[in-house]
Amino acid sequence: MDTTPTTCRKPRTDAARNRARILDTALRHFTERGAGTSLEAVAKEAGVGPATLYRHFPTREALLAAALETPAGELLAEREELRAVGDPDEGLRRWLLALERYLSTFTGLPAPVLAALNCDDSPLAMSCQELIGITDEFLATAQQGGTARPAVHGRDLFLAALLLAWTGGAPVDDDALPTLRRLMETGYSTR
Amino acid sequence: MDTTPTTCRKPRTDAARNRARILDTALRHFTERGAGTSLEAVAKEAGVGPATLYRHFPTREALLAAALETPAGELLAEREELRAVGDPDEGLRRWLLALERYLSTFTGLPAPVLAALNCDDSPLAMSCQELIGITDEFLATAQQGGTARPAVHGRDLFLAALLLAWTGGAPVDDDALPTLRRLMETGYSTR
DNA sequence: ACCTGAACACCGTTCAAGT
DNA sequence: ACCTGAACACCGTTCAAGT
Repeated sequence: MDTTPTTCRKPRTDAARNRARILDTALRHFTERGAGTSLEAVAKEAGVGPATLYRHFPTREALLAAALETPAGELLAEREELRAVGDPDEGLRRWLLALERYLSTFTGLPAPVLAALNCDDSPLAMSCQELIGITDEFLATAQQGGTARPAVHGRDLFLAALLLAWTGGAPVDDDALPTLRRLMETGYSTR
Repeated sequence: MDTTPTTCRKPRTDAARNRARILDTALRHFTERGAGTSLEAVAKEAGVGPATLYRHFPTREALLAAALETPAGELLAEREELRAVGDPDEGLRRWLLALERYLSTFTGLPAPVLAALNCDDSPLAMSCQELIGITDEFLATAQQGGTARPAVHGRDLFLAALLLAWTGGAPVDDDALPTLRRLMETGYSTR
């Protein structure tokens, strides 16, 4: 896990500072202008050359994954809370809501997440697999409790959350979305 | 409907030829490289300057809408066929499949369609409203037949088809998609 | 009325040169 | 080892000049 280079000398401090600055600026730009925002503008505002940004984050997805670390931590914290929920159906439902909210952290995030879903080398893919695994856990509990259909997989529900996040990014501003959400919920529920 | 300019003289023939060439090239590029393909490349291969392309199709969406005319015609033809289907549930289901296929005409088409869904001035929006209306008709028949829940709207099912087309564009290559489809179908069905 | 090609502004990415 | 700024290739969009 420790990717520290061979020798550690003075220059590492400004490298770390640059990395932090890039990450800070990127988080703000992603939040304000979406996941597709100009990386050149991020570098400029962070006060570094474009090549420096590329050195630290070789792809846009790497930068996205790094910027998502804090929200991901919050999501995992919420997962811990939800493990204590007694009703398995409520636990699953609230987990799916939290998942949808996480996938809505940046406008335009669902598209690269979908692309990463079948591309194992993407930095976003790892996080996807982890989240699908957690969804499987909540789902299994609900299935044991008899409130979720046996044939459904965690991956399906992850995809459903991703779809809702996608439409939320360009909001369908009438009753379509709630109904669609109900369409999906009644799809996995046995109630 | 006839948008012919005030006076018609000789130059109109080469304008029409240019328009046809642009449209022909665009259809091929959209099909091969997706809805986000370079318009500059389209203009170049069509043998016109970029400004000529913009004169005929002021926005990318205008060009998309024009390129979709033939597939849209086929979809409307299929609608006519499906009106003759006796079982209302089968009619609705086959219409939704046809809709999903139409929305998958070009890779990356679902994104601009979603954007157009709430933006009345887009050339794609008009076609959306029409398709939602048709979906409402099939849905109403199924609801009268008792095979679809009363609270569902045509817009919901249009959105569901759009979502399936979106994920199909970057295929989720295992069982997730069929199950998600079933999630949605069981969402509207009363069976 | 229509077309053309140049021009402008922007972006992603890479590379030689510095420290 | 790391950073820098220039450079390259590309794209969308607009505009003055032609016919």
